[in-house]
Amino acid sequence: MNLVHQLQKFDLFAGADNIEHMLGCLQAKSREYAADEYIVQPGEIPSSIGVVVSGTVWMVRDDYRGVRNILEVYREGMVFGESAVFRRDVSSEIGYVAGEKTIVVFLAGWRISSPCAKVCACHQHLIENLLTVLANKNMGLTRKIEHLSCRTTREKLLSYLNEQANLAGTRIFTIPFDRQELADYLSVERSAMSAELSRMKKDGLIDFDRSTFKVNFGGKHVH
Amino acid sequence: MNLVHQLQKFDLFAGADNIEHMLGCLQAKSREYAADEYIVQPGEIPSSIGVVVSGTVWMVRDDYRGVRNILEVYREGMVFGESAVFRRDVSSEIGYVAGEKTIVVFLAGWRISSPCAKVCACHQHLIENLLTVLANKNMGLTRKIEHLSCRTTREKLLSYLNEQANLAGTRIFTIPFDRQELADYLSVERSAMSAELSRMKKDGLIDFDRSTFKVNFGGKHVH
DNA sequence: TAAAATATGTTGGAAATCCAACAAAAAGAG
DNA sequence: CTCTTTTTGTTGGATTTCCAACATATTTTA
Repeated sequence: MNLVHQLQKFDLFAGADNIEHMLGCLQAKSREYAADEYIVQPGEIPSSIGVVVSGTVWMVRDDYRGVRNILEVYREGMVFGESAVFRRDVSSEIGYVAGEKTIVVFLAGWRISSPCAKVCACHQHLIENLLTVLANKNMGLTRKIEHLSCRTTREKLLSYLNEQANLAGTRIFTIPFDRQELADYLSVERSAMSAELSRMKKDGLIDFDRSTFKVNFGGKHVH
Repeated sequence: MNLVHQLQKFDLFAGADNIEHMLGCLQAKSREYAADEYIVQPGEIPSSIGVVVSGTVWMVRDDYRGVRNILEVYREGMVFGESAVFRRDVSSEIGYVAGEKTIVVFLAGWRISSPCAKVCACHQHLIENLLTVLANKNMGLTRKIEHLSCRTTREKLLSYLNEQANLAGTRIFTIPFDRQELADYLSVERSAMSAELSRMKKDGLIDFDRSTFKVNFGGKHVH
């Protein structure tokens, strides 16, 4: 596993000419996690930002009843935990969990606001890249809010599947969740969701087999 | 109204020594909007990012039935519409609406990724600030997702009111919504929410008069 | 102030979700 | 292959939300 080789594909390091130096500068540390292993325990405040090298990271909040909500999903090249770097993180019982076997690189020593002189040249570039990454993340969060703000399970599913179809660019695609995880992501009950999926299939709206779906509706956006 | 004077209070312009020059450089244009006026029509792709100088801006998505969802709220100093600057905005029928009499400054000509030589010095600073602004925005979105992922109206309300109490630093505080708007924000039905609020008051959990609330529950985080 | 318009609260039936328990199908282990 | 475990689908009753209609309270306008 050549870490540098993998990192240079990511938006965060786009245009970086000396990644190895940067990694040293940022006190980079990589670690591998097993599926379902906590990367950051709920409530724990991460001391550095994480970059997903491979695998999947979930931002989760487990209910007081143990009901899990998957707040967001981070994949290859995405950044998580960066908000802690920018002061007061009033966040609640949020944790980060590996959704599968996952490798994460942690970057500490950001010191973005430090005096100009001390900031090494590569930082500037990285900061611009981080901006793009954050903006994309923002869009992802906003889309998730769109899904959640749908009032019925069917609408939530349509909103989500439509997004996935658009991302894939095809009407046939595979989602990165099993049923329980999809329910956790959409904040609905699994069995009720399964029932709704069946009804939607019967209505000819969608077709599916396990995690592979086919949508039969609208060109771009369906409510 | 001295625009420069107001802008220099914002995080986005923190440490900027020549705001007037920057405004020219960024082709800044300010405009005032009346309450409920569209700033960006649904579906329209904003060509520049907006900074809220005063008032309130809502990111909204109106249902095909006309049911409005307030996806996010932007106040003084906050930035909106920046995602469009970073290429493909797959966004759907999202619009921006003035929640009250509101002044917005639009900044175009970002060209963040442009060749280093062309980027004037002030840009660099601004970019770092934008990073902070985006990270904060991210936190806001995440919190909203936390509210929406609650399964019952009561839990949604507790989650939201708890956040507001924490932000205010007191147990007595005024929320920036009337009932209909709060319902739109939490994606629930207004009258049902009113009923739930009454029940919560009866149960001694909260007290309220119009938009002023008093919460009687836990120190920091309540589910 | 009176009238109109808006905002908030209340109620009951229709619709949707949750929940628990179970059935069926698929995947994994020995 | 068989048995076990996990995942997915189905069903019915309890709970919750939605929805429409209306009552009350507050604000605005004339």
